[in-house]
Amino acid sequence: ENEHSEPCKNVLKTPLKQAATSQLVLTERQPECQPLTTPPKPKETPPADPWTPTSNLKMLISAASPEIRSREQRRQLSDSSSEVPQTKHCLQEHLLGDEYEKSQPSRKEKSLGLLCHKFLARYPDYPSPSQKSYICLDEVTEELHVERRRIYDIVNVLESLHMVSRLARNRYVWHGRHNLPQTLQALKKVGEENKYIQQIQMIKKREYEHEFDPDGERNEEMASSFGSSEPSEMSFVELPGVEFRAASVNGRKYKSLRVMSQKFVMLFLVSTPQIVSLEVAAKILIGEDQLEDLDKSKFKTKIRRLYDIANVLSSLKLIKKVHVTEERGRKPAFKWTGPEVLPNTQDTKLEATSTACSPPLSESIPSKEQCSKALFPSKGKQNFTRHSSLIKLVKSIENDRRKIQSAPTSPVKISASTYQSLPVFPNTIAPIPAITKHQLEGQSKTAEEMQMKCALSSPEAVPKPEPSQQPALSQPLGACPVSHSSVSPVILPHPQSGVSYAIYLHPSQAHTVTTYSPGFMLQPLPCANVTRIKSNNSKVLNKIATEEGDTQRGPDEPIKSLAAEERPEMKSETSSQRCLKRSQALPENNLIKRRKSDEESLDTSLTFFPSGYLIPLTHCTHGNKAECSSKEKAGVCSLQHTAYSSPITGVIPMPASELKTVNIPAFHITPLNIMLSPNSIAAAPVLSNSCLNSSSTSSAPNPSSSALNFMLQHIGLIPAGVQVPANPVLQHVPVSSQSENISHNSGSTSVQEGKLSASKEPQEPQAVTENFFRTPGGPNTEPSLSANSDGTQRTSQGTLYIPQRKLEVSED
DNA sequence: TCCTCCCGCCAAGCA
DNA sequence: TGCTTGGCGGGAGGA
Repeated sequence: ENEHSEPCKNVLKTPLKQAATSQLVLTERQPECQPLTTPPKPKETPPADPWTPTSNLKMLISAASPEIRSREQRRQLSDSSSEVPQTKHCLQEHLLGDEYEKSQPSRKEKSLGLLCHKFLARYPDYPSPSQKSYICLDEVTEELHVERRRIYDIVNVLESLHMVSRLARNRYVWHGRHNLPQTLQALKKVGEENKYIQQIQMIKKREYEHEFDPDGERNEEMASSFGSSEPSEMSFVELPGVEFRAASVNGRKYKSLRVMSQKFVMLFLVSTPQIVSLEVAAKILIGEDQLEDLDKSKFKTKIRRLYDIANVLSSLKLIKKVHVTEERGRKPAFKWTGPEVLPNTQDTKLEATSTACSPPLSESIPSKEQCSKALFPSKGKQNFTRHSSLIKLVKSIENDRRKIQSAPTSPVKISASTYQSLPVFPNTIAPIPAITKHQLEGQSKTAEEMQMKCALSSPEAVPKPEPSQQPALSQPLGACPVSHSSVSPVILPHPQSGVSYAIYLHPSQAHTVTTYSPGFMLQPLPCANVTRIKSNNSKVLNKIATEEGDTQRGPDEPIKSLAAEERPEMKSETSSQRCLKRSQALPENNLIKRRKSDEESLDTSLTFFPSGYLIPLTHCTHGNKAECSSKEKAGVCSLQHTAYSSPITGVIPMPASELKTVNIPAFHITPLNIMLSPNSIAAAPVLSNSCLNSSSTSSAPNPSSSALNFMLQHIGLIPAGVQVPANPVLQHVPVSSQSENISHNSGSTSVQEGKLSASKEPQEPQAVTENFFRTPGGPNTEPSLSANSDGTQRTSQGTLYIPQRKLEVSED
């Protein structure tokens, strides 16, 4: 290492101040690093060879996309900045003593956060799945002029989010944010299982009872409380297909930065509001690690590591620094500003695995068995241990899947427009769910593609043969009072035909009570047993907190995030453009929101109602190699694919009166909802959205418009991605920061944004567009939320910002 | 003075 | 055995 770092050291001490070129530095890019290609050698491959097919394509794309153009411009800047090292060297030779000292970059300029920005700037947020971007640590360290050690810090955190994965020594694959939604969802799930909420609350409570002192008594308390959740050793939450190779070979990695990073993120995801103080985080992490060693030094070390992680997460705009002011003073904390995460949809459950106790998933697509292994590792203490009931669910799901697969029905396609239009006309026309063989088959052109799909388990990661259709899934939803929010699909096995149906029930015809538990597999359940598990409140609040995020970095921040700059410029778009784009876009966070909204809709002892439609659920294809695990296929894959389908096919209109005759038992919604078409999941938010639009708990949908759109799309008079908006004006609501109290025991808590977040910027459309895809495959490949700049309420993609009790947030 | 977190030692473990 | 990885904590810069 010393030998290795020595050259870096020299570079670091070069006289040329990075400060003077901070902007350049920020925009520095791997010269050869064309987002979608594996960079050969920097100097061998000019950044943009106009005569290669790729560059031609890029030119075209660039011409069509301002965002791409700006990226190219930045790249050019970076090219020029690549000469800096040489210059530095020369200067170094001519500077001595103080001069040299002064010329050195300041501490800030060498921060991990800045470095991370530079690192992230090298790669696209959403690389094309077909072309992997590889990361060579040697190149990175050389080009960024940093010690390798620092890169490890960044990579580890990125790996924890599955934004990169280790290929081999010194080599990583860049996934970008494709996996982020799934990862976050999985993390949230695990976080919930680990009962972090309780731990946080307990710690906070204790803080108010007495000052923290790491003595035995306290440890005992901690131990007892933590023990209840069996925190045990660290484990790494993995997504199938995104292997964590390092984990299998290095035990110490289980208490590594990446695991810490995951747990840190979990804390945000389960918290309400999504603000976590370093102190609490450290305590929890230590508590999990070694309760007996809850000493000052360990605490300090943990804090250090958390700062490291936080810097990276901040660069990713997943969190931002704030200060929580309580009775005992101001404490550093971080607020989640990443995408909202809907908890516990089935696919996530199945995707989340822990390599800590199971071998890394093999190269091939994870099978059901693999998932089961991952989910139910033999290892005793395991964070991701699940109840045996889940095993049953797996089997149940498998059975269900078989049923579906045997269904003769032709594929059903649901277009983006389906979701798009739905939010506008909620209660009248239910979204059409579909798990279609056609979709799966049609899109699994190659084994690799399929592998990608299954492996990544990411909507965004879906092979994009039809990138333009990708987006539609996002149908967020918002903090809509659950009471009226949902149209929930119910799976009706149809023995005679062999086809299962999903029914979207209309709230007005409620006759079934359901229970929520993560996931959406529907199982008959006696009403008497129905219980409600979660509170919506927190979810709503979480959403609000999240919405604010993502683009919080202040405009004056020295390091204007490249990512932010690269965001598609939606601000000037017309409503119709937004509308269209929305229909084509699938922002990761929206997916999450959608899921969340779905959950929310289910989260309230909600009721299913006949909606007038029976939707046949068609096959979920098994593709030999391309075959996903049952869960993934049904849950994940279908989720990915259905977004591309046409909304009409396979829908069997049925009068509500007929539906009433259907024997629909109460449904218990259980985790691992393989059976449920992801499309159907998208349905819930739709209604929610409508509610949002109406800005009232009693939504006033526009049935006629809804029907009109439905018909128009159905008969092809309007494109799938377009609709005749009943309420085309997307409004924007300035998010009023976090609402709600920090904790039950901290009535006077306030939050101040810290320096990491620089300044708090007004709610910009950018905040909404941040997650756009930027794949050059076309505009449609970049999911987007419509950027609303006007109103007080934003319903774009079904997302709603509902200002609630305002949490005191101020600049640091 | 305290907060942040850079820096690099050094050990684990891989190739 | 050399190299990669990364845990760890001293201590310095900055607020």
